[in-house]
Amino acid sequence: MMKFVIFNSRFLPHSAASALTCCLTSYSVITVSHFSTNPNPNIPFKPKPHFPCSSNPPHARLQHLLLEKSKVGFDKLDDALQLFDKMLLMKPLPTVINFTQLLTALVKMKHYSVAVSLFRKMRVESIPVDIFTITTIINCFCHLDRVDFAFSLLAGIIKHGFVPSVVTYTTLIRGLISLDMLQEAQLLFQNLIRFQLIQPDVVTYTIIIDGICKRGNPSVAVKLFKIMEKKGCRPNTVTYTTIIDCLCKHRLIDQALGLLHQMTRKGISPNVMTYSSLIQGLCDFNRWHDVKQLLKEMDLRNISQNVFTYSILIDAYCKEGMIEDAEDVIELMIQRGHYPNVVTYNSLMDGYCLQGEVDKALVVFESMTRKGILPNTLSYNILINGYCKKFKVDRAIDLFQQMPSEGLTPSIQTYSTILQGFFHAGRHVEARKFFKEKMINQGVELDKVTCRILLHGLCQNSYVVEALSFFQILECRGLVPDIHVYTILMDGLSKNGHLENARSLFDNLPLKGLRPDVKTYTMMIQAYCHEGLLDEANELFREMEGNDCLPDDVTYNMLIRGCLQNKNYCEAGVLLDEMLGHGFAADASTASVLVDLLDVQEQDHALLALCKKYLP
DNA sequence: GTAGGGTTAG
Repeated sequence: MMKFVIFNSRFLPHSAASALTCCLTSYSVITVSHFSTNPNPNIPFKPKPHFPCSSNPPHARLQHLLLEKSKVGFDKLDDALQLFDKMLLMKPLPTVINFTQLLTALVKMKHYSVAVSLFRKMRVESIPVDIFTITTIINCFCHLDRVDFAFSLLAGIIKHGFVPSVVTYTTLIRGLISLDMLQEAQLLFQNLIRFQLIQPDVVTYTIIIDGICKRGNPSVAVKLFKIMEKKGCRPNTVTYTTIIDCLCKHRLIDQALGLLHQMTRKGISPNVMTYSSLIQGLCDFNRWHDVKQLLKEMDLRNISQNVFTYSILIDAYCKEGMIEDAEDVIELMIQRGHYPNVVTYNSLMDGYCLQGEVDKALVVFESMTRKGILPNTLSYNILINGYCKKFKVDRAIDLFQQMPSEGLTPSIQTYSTILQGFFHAGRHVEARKFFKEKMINQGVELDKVTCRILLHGLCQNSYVVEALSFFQILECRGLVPDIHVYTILMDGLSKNGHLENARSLFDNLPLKGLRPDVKTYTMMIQAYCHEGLLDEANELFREMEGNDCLPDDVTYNMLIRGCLQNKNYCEAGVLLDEMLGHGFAADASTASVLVDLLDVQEQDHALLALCKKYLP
């Protein structure tokens, strides 16, 4: 539980105290007379000093240097630290602006905790700070996920008479949101307005809109977007891009395109990020014509595509098997001075493998290495997967063994792919050997996918006892098997004559905190039908709805075939009607069961009626 | 001349 250290409110202006306390009442409140982030609470904050003479050559040089570094950061952390020490010794002392610029440079370098410790040093040395310095440090605490320290610092400075700005509060709002405390952030936002502490600006609104978007709530985000406009706060490119990206991710691509037109009408220019989000959204729907349209529009507006834009296109084309289009994009990007990287080539290799053309993928791999672009683990995984799918597990193993010499460590996906490859090729003895020698003995950490692959492979090859004992090892190791893993195991048990074990695992699912899903139910129904236990199958089927789990077309077909094979034609008829009522159709294998039954010339009227009704 | 925000890809 995070604790917010709240201040002794009698030191605070009333409105500030109310706003902040309102925001944080749901958290443990500790009232303190000083704040924990201040290493020496008795040091008063000094007022802002007069500017020293900047015509002093060392000071002028310092100002020039810091102006640049605060924008791009230092090349090395040590350079920043050395400069800081030098600044402490300068006479007269550099300005608060110079110190803040140095801290900002550290933020640019993401050295947040270093910035905090330099700030502490400044406090110990009684170097004056201002609200800009403090906001920078509050931002650092937020990036370090220590919003509690950030609030504590805020309380301390208010106590000392500093007035936090809209930037200070906006920083805190972002900090709360990044800790997934959206509600608290919104409460703070509302209270800041209510107590008139700040007038939220476009950044404040955009941060909250982004928080709402990341919670997956585009309609609420759009609502706030409209509210900000109504309150006279004009959205800018970032605000529009945030909303457009969110709409695209939620497949509301036409609404997103509408906003693109709206922003251009209002004279707010979209940029490469805005267009990239939209292009990604359009690619997800294979709207290639619209994609080309947007690319043209970018050219017309002189917005140049970047490596990300090209990667989105290449990946989308490859996934759809449009490899020639992907190759065209690569050619175009090279023409425009952007060079394909390992991500680009991996997309292309994956595209070829999806087409079953692993040899062409290998050509890409080789040309990439010739160009001096180093393959990464994913490059190998793509090729290994390509070969496994083609039953060429030995080629996959060659690549696997080649990885360490390239300085690459196989990932759990690499292992899983090979394991599945062995099983897929019917080489289950080698699969088990690979698992034992290369994975267990080497201490490779397993994930759920590996467990599924192994259990499925073992069960399919009748190693049920081995599967069961592996399953128990998993539980002992504290790896919590999910419902998919259970379903695979229960399926294996029932198909290998251990229906009772499967049933007892199934009955104990609630004890493990697991709920059967459609696949679990369907599998059990199939198992019961196979054993001729139609009553049990039916009972389970009726139980599904009560458990908030609706049968799908597979479930229906499974049970209908069970009824047919057990000569319960009336029940089959009822279920068929019910299934059609739900908009599902009888599948090929149900139809073929009906045909088979007719072939043996069953003289059952109910069956004949069924066939007449459901067979063409 | 100092502080806060939006794809970071497979």
